[in-house]
Amino acid sequence: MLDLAAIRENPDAIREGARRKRIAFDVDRLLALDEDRRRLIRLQEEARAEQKALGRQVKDLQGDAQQLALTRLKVLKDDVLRHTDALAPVQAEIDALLLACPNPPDPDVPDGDDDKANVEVRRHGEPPTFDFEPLDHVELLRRLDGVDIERAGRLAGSRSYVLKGEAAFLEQAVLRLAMDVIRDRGFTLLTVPVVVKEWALRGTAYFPGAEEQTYKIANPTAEDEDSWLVGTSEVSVTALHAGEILDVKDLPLRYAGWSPCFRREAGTYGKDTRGLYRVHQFNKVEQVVIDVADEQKTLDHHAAIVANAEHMLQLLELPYRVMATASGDIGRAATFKYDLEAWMPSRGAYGETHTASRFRDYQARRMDLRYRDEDGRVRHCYTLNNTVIATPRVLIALLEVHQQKDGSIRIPAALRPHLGGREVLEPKS
RNA sequence: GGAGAGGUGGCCGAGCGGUCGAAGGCGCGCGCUUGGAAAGCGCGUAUGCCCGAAAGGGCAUCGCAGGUUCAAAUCCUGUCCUCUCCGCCA
Repeated sequence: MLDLAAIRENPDAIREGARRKRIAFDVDRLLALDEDRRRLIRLQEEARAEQKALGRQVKDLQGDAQQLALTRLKVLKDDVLRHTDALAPVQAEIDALLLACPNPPDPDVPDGDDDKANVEVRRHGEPPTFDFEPLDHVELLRRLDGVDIERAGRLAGSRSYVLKGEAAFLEQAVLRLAMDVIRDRGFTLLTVPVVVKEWALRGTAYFPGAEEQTYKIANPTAEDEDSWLVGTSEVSVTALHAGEILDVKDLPLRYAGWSPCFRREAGTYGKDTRGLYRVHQFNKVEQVVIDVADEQKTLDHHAAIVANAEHMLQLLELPYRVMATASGDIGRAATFKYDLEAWMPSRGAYGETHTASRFRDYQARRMDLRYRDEDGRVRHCYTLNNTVIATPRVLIALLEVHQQKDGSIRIPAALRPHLGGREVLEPKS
């Protein structure tokens, strides 16, 4: 969400931002509603001010004078009511528009319609060449006796999986390594709720928009808010301090959330159906930074969380590239987004494993996340986030890149301490 | 799941339906005092919105949402949350 007063002062920036993001947004409608809103507020407040002032006198008045006052007060009551009623739909539409209003992309966001316009920023490592016919991760896992997709499908439907034996330990090792790495980088690990109230999803700007991608937990008794399963712990972690006014001395907050993540993947039928690339439930360690509203600091944080993610991929000895997401692909909320993509031999391509976004105060405004600066001024925080590691998707790259001719998997050195020192996972068949 | 108690400012804690954004205390900030500190004294100390160049003025907010009333922190209803006891349980 953006500051309505700022939109009022510079509507062209919003128009241009929406245009670049290929998101239709009617700024003029919003401005017209804003005029209406302020007019009605003025009328309502004037009536209420008179009502309060006269009301205070009424008990000291006698007889006709009191009757006269009471008559006037009834009129004022109706006036207030009338203006309040008139204001409600105006405010409601403003609120809806503000939630939909796209955050203008930063100038360095590459212009383009979709992910085909994403721009490679840098590349690390070389995709491996094999002197044998490489297998894909599903086949590799089968040989390790490390996966059961058939029974998982029967149990939980498509896009489900069971990791088994050493493969399950491998997943845990990767997650544990990520937690260790991110702790070393000064982040505080949080295990957070994955069942959250709707406002947290609205606050992080997933809603409105991502409802169809999100599992809903209907509440059969209460009328107000259903709960939802988060698609990332970013939601829980970023919303943790919602509604608070933080002390600038406590900033920046560097959190790493670990959680399972749940995504319905509606509308992706037939896409990435094989293997562990696109699944309904996965595990992720996510880094979130909450800091003051300072452009340079947020750029520095962004560089740092990208570096953290790159460090992870390097520890896993995976070739990857960093992509700057095009304006039409970046989404409504972020002002800038990098995708990190690891090489996945079976795809013959890089596949997305990390997304590093910065939002300025877009999320913070939505969830009323603020801080008091050195001068005592209250301002909205700037937020950012990035993956540290997400499994099982990264296992695709890990297994396929490090496979050996006999179907065994070489374990990168950084993982070995979390796998009892093992250097290789041997196939069972 | 059953029974009960409670939700007021950064914290504790008052609050006859009107003059209550809210006593008092603590904490915090500034000043006085002091060789320095403590104590003491004085002043200040919520957020949002509207009008205004500003100074300043106004409106709202006492978990949340409704209702009664000219007027609600105060009365009524619902709801959420917290706590205590019983039961059940990973």
